[in-house]
Amino acid sequence: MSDASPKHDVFQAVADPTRRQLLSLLSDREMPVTVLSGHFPMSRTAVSKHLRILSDAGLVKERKVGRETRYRLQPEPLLELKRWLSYYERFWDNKLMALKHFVEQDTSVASTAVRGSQAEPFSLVAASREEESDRG
Amino acid sequence: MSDASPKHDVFQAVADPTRRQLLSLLSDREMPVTVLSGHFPMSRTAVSKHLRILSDAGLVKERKVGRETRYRLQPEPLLELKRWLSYYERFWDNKLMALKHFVEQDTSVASTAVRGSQAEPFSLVAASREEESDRG
DNA sequence: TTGACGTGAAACCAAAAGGTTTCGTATAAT
DNA sequence: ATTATACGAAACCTTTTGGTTTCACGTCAA
Repeated sequence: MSDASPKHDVFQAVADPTRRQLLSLLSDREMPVTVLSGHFPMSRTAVSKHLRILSDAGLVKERKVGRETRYRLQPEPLLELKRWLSYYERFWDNKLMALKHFVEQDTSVASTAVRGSQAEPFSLVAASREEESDRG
Repeated sequence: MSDASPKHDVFQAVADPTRRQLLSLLSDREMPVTVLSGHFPMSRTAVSKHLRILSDAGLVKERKVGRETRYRLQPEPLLELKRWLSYYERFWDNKLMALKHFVEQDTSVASTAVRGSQAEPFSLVAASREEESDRG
C-alpha cells in the first residue's frame, strides 16, 4: 500500500505546535521515539501519541529497526493543505481577482471603497475590502 | 489598530471544517451572522463562536451595520501558514533536496538503499530513507 | 539467563473544544 | 410604544485532546 489513507485530518494534525516541531525535526532525518521525545518537555508516551496522530494523517511513516521505531517525514499529505491555501492566495497576490471582487460589489460599497482609500491600482485589494474606519 | 495581533493561532483556527467553510463563504462576499449560520446544521450562537475564533486569529474582520454584524475575509494571516508550508515544499518538488538527503546518509546505508530499491532517479527520496532488512 | 532498553497499549485525568439554551440589549419595523 | 430581529455573553453539558503513570512485551547486552 503506497496509499497512506489518512484517518486523521492533516489540518488538525498540523494544528498542534508539538506536532509541527516533530515534523520539523523529522524533516532533517528519521529518528526513534526516545530521541524525539528528548526535544520536548513531556513524557515519551505523550510524544508517541503525537506521532501516532501524525502517522494517522499520513505525515510520518514508522519503521521498526531492532527494538526501536524510527519515524520519518512523509510530506505528501501537506499537498492538501497547499491546495486549500492556493485558493486563498488569489486574495493577496492576484490583482485581477481583486478587480473581479471590486466590480462585483454593489455600487455604494464600491464608491465607499474608492472614497476611503488612496484609489491606486495596487490598493484594489485593500479597497475592495475596505470601508471600515466609519466604525468608532 | 491595523495590526490584527492574533490571540488565536491561525493553524488551530483553520483546523476546524466549519471554520474553513466559513472562510470559504466569506471569500465571496461579506455576510452577517444569521446568513452564515443558515449554511450550517448548528445554532447561530455556535457559528458566532466560530467567527469569534476566526476573528481572534485575524482571519475575518467584523463590522456593525445597523443591528447586524457583517464579517468578511481577512486572508493575510494565512501567509503564516503558507510560509510554514513552503519549508516542506522542497521535500516533494525539489529533487536536489532529495539528493542532499541521499548523500548525507552514511555509505553503508546508501549502498543498502541502492540494493533494496529500484534505483531509479525518482526513487531517490525513497532510497535515502531505506536501509534495514539486514536484521533477523 | 538475566537484566536493561525502547516502545505501544491501557487506564486515567484535567482542560479545552464544540455545542446547546437562555438572557440582555441594541436596532429596525409596525 | 410595542414588537420583532440580530446579535453577543453567560451558563451549562458532552466529547475530544493532550497529558500522565503503569504495564507487558520484544530486543539488545552481559
